[in-house]
Amino acid sequence: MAYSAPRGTVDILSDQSGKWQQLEQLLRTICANYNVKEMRTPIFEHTELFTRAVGDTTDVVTKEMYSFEDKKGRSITLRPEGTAGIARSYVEHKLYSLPEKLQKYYYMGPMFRYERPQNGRQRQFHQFGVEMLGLESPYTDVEAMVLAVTVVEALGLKDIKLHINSLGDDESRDAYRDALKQHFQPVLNELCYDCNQRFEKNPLRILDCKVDRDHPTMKTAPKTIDYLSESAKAHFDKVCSLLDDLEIDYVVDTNLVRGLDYYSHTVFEVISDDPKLGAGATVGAGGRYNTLISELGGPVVPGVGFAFGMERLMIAMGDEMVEEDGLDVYIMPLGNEAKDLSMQIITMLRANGFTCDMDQCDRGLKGQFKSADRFHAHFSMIIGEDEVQKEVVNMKCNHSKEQTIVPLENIVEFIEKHYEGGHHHE
RNA sequence: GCGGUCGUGGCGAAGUGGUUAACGCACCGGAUUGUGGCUCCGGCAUUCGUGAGUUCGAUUCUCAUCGACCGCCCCA
Repeated sequence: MAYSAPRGTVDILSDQSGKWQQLEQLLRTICANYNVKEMRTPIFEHTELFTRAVGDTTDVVTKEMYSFEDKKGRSITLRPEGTAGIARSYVEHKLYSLPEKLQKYYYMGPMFRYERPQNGRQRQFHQFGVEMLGLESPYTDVEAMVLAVTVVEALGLKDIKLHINSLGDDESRDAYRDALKQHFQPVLNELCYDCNQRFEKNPLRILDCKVDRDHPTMKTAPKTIDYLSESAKAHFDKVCSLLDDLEIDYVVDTNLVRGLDYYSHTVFEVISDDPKLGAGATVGAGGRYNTLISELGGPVVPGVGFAFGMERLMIAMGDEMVEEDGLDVYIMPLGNEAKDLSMQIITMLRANGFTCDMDQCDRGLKGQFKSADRFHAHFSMIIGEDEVQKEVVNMKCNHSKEQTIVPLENIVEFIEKHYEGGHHHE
């Protein structure tokens, strides 16, 4: 009976972890570049936080959360997204009273949703997200979007599109929602089962339907931007003109709506047509949320943010960027005395900051050389009976194939001297 | 949650109701008492995702279960 990882979870093995670190490092660098600071919040929160923040009619909350009671009977949920935790923390620590009115945070880490696994969709997955809290300015919306675009560009992702839309403020949303219901009411019986459900629950999502995509009423449906209030319209226009000024490519997608309840005004998606993901795959998405903080018990503080699915980024990245550093030295002992000596030497070398390893498998030289190649070792250090006897080692440079007999006390000096040419990376 | 395809060594991949489950890659050993390539030789699945059933006999047929992938739903 062998165990396997639970459905929808994966092990990130060491041959992939380098690529993950590369992605993480890139994201951290970009955030530093934008003066966005990291925030780390718990992986589980009170269930209540998500039902309030994400919306108690959303699919994420109603059927995808990993919720359980802890030993004290509290309802706890593994976070299905990152915004709620950041918002909670912002309120809890009264970060709105910091001298900088605009607080910019990023996070990355595992999220949990009980869904049917597919390529680029797991039950435990990772998101990188950014939240900018404190201002209602369209400049902030655009800063967030530019950061998102910077990410995909830095990763070298091709066939990327930025879709944007505005849902408007609460009044705009309500007016629009009513207009949509009026529009679809007469043709409800021609729409699919899901759309009939959506009609009651979340009419906005009808616009997203793949089944009824070609229904004539889709084209004639009212558009959110036609229902924007004066100020909401001005906000959206400013967002667009700022994007134009920065020469950021985008398309206004009037059917773009988001599934989480907290969004208002600007919403956007970064969509990839990379065949590895399947055409039209969303790799990142976000938008403005002006009522979330107050709904969580804080003051009225607006915010805007987005999240990327890191697994999806990884898939779109491909494998070409992975390269790993080799060892400085691979020690190849022949016999037990040589192994004892190798243990001494390798500990000494490591203490001196060299990356190295030694063979512990008691293999012949041939096999040990193969390992040295696999580890991309700069030097092979051969230690046999002769060397032990004479208190020397045989240093073979794996690039030049040149071999040098080096006394034990001169090993560090020898390596350093050899590296003076500039091979060493530290 | 619904529909579909599929699970054979570390990986890729044949195969059949009957005795030792091809082959390729990788790995290990030898030819080469201590030098990486090539070549040759040898080794490497008490077992065909798991469990049950049919059968004299199941990796093969049936059912269940678990998992992967694809479409839908939803989402990052």
